Amino acid sequence: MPSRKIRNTLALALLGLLLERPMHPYEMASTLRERYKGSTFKINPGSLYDTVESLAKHRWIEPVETVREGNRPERTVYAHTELGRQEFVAWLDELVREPVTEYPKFVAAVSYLGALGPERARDALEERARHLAERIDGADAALAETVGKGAPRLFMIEVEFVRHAWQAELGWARRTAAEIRSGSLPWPDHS
Amino acid sequence: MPSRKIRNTLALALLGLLLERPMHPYEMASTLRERYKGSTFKINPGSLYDTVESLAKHRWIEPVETVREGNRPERTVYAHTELGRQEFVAWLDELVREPVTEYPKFVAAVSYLGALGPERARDALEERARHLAERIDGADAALAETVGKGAPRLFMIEVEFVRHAWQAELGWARRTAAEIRSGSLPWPDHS
DNA sequence: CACCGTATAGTCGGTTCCGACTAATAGGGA
DNA sequence: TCCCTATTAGTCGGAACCGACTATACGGTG
Repeated sequence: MPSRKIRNTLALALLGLLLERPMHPYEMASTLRERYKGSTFKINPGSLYDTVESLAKHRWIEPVETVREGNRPERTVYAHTELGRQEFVAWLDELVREPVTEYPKFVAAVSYLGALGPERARDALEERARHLAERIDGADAALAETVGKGAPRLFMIEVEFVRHAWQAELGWARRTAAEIRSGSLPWPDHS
Repeated sequence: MPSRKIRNTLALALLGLLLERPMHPYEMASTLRERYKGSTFKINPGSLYDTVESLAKHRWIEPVETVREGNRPERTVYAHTELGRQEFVAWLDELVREPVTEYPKFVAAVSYLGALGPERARDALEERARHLAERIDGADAALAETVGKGAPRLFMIEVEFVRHAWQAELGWARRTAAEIRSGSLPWPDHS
């Protein structure tokens, strides 16, 4: 029973937008891109239209009008349905309550870290740490800017979370690199 | 240039196994399941055979023999190629060095946390925290068991990493729930 | 020794996802 | 005015992914 019909989080994003006001697909995409700058949601023209269609098929959203400007093809404007609003909240609730197992690429790589050999592994981890530090600086800048504009913190809460996760990863990478260097993480023979 | 032909991390896992010794697809899957208990790599029969085929197409692995036992269908045993070994290490190196942006479901959900309202959001975060605590206990048990068997730490290094990440997420969830409760995370009007 | 659950081994059709490509218009400079 | 680029808006075919389903062998048990 926990398997909803739609699992793609882009659908969650689109539905969330339509709860604010009706839009046509392209507008949803550009609004998301502006708000989240490409992180948080992966927006790809192909997936966008597929997802909108899927949402419409399940009656979570529905077309409210098709407008035509000049010679451009018609744009279909969608709005959420009452069912859509309910599903949105229920889905959100579930996503927060139950951690789902995901498969980040870095975890896969770490599981074969041995194959890099100690020196190269240490070096690679240190490089990762530098990249992470940059991203954290970027997040801090974004957060500071938002606060500066007087926007509520809740508006950027996912950036706070991601920053926190990066900070943790940075700590792990640095500590592990140090352990490799000091020899406290022993390296078994590797072919 | 950073776009390798194969991106699926299951391919990384399979290649890693074949560096140890030749195997047929089903054996790769069961070995992975045994070692990682379903986390780290997502193993699905469909993807498995697709991925093996794709690896073979790119000459990272190649069939070395087809054996038949009884009336069962032939099993094709694969081994890595020299190209495969090189690509494996290069890919691994890259995965460790460069953090790639991924799109975890929880981040998507957090970005719409406002829509749950403060009480429900706090409650959901607290429930998540409990689930995370259980998973951390599970990881600790797995780590303790491995250490007990005298296996090298490096063998479970990805579990250490995941545990660390969960711990960080747990901290964030608890802290955020507390901030909602105390009012230090103000909740703007939500429709 | 017939029955049944479990392990072995894999197939196949459908859905989802992706990103290169198309095409029209608006705006700005030479 | 003409051209160039950026923005708007979306299409389409292929690649990846998924999981229900098939089918055989094997080890116990009543």
